[in-house]
Amino acid sequence: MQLSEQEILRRENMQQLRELGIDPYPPEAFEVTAYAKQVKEGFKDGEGETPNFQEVSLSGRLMGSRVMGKASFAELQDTTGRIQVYIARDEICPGEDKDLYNKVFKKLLDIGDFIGVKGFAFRTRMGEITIHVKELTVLSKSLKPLPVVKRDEEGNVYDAFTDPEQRYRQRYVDLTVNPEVREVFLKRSKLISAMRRYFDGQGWLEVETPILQPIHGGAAARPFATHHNTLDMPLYMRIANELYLKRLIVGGFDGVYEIGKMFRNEGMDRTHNPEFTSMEIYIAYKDYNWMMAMVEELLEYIAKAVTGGTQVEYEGKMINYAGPYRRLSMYDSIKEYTGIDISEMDEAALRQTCKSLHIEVDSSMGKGKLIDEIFGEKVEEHLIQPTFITDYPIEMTPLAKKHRSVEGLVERFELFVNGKEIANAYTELNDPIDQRERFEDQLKLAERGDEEAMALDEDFLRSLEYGMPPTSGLGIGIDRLTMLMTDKHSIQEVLFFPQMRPQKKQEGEPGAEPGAEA
RNA sequence: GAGUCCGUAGCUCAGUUGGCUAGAGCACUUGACUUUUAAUCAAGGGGUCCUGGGUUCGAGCCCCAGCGGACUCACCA
Repeated sequence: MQLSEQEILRRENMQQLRELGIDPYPPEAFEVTAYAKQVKEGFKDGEGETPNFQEVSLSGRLMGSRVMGKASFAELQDTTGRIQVYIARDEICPGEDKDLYNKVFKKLLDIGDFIGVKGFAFRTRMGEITIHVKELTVLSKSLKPLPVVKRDEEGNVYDAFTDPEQRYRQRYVDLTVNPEVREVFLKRSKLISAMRRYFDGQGWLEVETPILQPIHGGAAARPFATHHNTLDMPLYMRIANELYLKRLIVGGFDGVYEIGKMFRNEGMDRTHNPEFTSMEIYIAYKDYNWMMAMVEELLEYIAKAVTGGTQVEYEGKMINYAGPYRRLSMYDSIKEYTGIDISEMDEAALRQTCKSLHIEVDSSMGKGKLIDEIFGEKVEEHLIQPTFITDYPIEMTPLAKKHRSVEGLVERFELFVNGKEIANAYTELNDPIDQRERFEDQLKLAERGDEEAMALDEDFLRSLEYGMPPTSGLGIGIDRLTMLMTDKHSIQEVLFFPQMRPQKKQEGEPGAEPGAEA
């Protein structure tokens, strides 16, 4: 592998450290007693106050230094942020031997190296809270130069590390030099933990169900197929976990939820990654009306936990997550945005309506799909504030219970925010006879050419025959919800490691894969 | 999958109608400097111009193909 000039220099610096008796990768733990943010926010040196943080120990990456002869300022970046450190030659080298300053600090340390410092906090003439270093320890040498992103006092960024490909492929670099990226993932983590906390507080049980499934049920999507050698059978990466969670309701749990990865072998773009995180929850003895109220409470709780408030800006629009949200039936929403009442139309009339609205259709589309097309084309984009769309045509929803009062509809809602679906819920179908018929209708759609039609799962039907209590279920796309809560407009920005094409191997560099050097 | 744009130093980017040895800032090296902060000052090193063909006296630039990426559109969450 061809090393750059700077990589060679860093290796030489590492060697010289060894020659000075300094292990560039010491095994000992380094005791940390304070963090950058903590010191910067908590330091007191006002009138009549005794300064605190007078004996602290911090560690982190060296992210820049300003050497002025016998004294220097450097930037130390730990997990909480950056703090300035002051290093004076005669402080860290009290004796005759000035090597630690003149050689180690000035020559052999590089940007990106992990160091530990012990000293005391003070305020410089310029007013910056700084650690006055008494002891300096090398903790880990960095052999590859990091991009150096500079910021001036107005917050302007120079030489930003912004290339999306490099940022996603080398997320560790992105996280090191772009502090705002780290914030997004902290929020993602807060979002998931808030959700979990909310569910656990209700007494619902977090469960795990199979990722490798013999039948890819519960949703309409193309799966990843794999093969189990010992059983010599095909297995599919799950596209949904719905049918397994319902089996657990059959088995007697009143509330179960799972937060986990789903896998769909479909296109990739700024809202789709082949694997994505979804939360599904099923609560016995509830219906979709109850579930809407729960979602309102949940999202308000999450918004507060993640952003501190219920108003969250997205793409310049202020989204209000405080409930209650507007509730609108699918037919009413279409009437509102097109002026057309489709509630009494048959398939031919719907097809004609699509034509008049300039919506492309094909012969494989049934009644439900046609309605979905109209909705997707004419309504979705208008649903900016959180809005529940309720009561979907039965054809497109084979796992939901028939509507209690309107023929041809099911008890389903989707929650739309900023024109995008972020939650989907039903009053679950628990009538095993009806469920079998619905699966059979799906098979007919499949024969007609609908590639997304759902497969029939005999074991699931068997479980329903034993009896499932009335139940409401809900699914939420965690990645998309994270996008909304962090004002990020592509899914890659909320996934640490979004799926990428394989990296082109460099010539003479068979170990281009990460980790191959180790 | 379709369209548009892009690929030059470790990073961010210039590079004219094709014309001398391919440039800048940061980073790096050497030197000066004991409260600086995008530190400053002086000097210096660093390039497979994505890859492979082609046109040409001559290609970073033009043509063809490929690889990789970004954006927009279509489908799934």
